[in-house]
Amino acid sequence: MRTTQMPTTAMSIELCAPGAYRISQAADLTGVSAANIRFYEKEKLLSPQGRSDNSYRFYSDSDLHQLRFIRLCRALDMSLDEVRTLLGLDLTRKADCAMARNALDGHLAHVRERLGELKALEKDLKALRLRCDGTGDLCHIIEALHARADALPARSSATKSKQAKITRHV
Amino acid sequence: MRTTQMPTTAMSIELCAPGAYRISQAADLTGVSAANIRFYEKEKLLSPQGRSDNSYRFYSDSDLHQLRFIRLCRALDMSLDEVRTLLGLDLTRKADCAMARNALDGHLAHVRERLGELKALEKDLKALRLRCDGTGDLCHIIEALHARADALPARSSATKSKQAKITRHV
DNA sequence: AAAAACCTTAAAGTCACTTGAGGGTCAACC
DNA sequence: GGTTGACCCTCAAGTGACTTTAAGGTTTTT
Repeated sequence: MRTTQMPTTAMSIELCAPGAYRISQAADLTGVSAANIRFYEKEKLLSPQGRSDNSYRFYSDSDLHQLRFIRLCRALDMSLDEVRTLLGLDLTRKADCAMARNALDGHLAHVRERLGELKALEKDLKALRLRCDGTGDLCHIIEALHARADALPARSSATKSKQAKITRHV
Repeated sequence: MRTTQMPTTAMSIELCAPGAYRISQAADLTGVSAANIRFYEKEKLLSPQGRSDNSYRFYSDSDLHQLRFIRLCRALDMSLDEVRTLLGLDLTRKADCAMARNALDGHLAHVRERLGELKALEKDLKALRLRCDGTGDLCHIIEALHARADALPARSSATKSKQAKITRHV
């Protein structure tokens, strides 16, 4: 049921050449959804090798590689801007290597900061959860939540860093 | 320079009563920005005690408490929907207590899942970073990124769970 | 009288996508 | 030849939790 639609007519013979995939095949082969691939094109992160007569996009093997590269970077939680930067780097240029190291260092710092926050958060939630087993007259969770709200400092102690934004699964 | 604008005319005497704060004061006292307070109002998470003649919002002490409560829940990384639920709970009702415990359990699971992902991520990034010190001919970071992109499985092994969404600082 | 410091609303922007509407293309079956 | 169904297209809007901007009103200070 997936092998229907394999074009066989003369018009589309070029589409059967090795390294010419249409969007749903590219999606299957890279794990990036078709809609997302179109989105990346709009964002200028990759452009398909070309279009066939019927205006269907088609993708080369190196397009697939680039999609996987993007997906990996996103899995490493980089922003599309960071990915754009990385995509433009040449691994034989010293300056580009320095940029890559910088990008990674910054990114690592950002991940570690968020990791610290999440650890504190888990501890907090666990403590809160342990306060209540449902047997008492009052719910100690709700109670504690209200009590703690009143004890909150007006401002957080941490200086306002750029917003943490970590959202993607692999 | 912050105590300017304290209303003193007869018209606004009620605004000077204890427990009547205008929006920027509420913001200062709770750590929630004025724009964000308006946003919460639009989202029906709280409505100000009232408006004065000039249509300025004003807030009671219990409004401030509610704002702090919302902020705490957000700091614990709950969605506004979860907060809405929690705000409606009565700590003397058994059923409500069960809901609070459920909400917390679900939330804790979600945080732990994300924590695991982030730890793996940090390890990955660290390993990648160690591959390159900028002295070689080729950038081993960029190189490794490309090599790893090609080795990516088309689909992730984990079953698609609801999207992790952890974004806020306290 | 003018400037500064507040307040108001409504709308648009952010990020990385996803979803939906409305329609075109292509191969296979009856 | 008509229909079904799996693909493909574009463009627009929706998501969450905000922030920012535009355009203006009010109050206090200089």
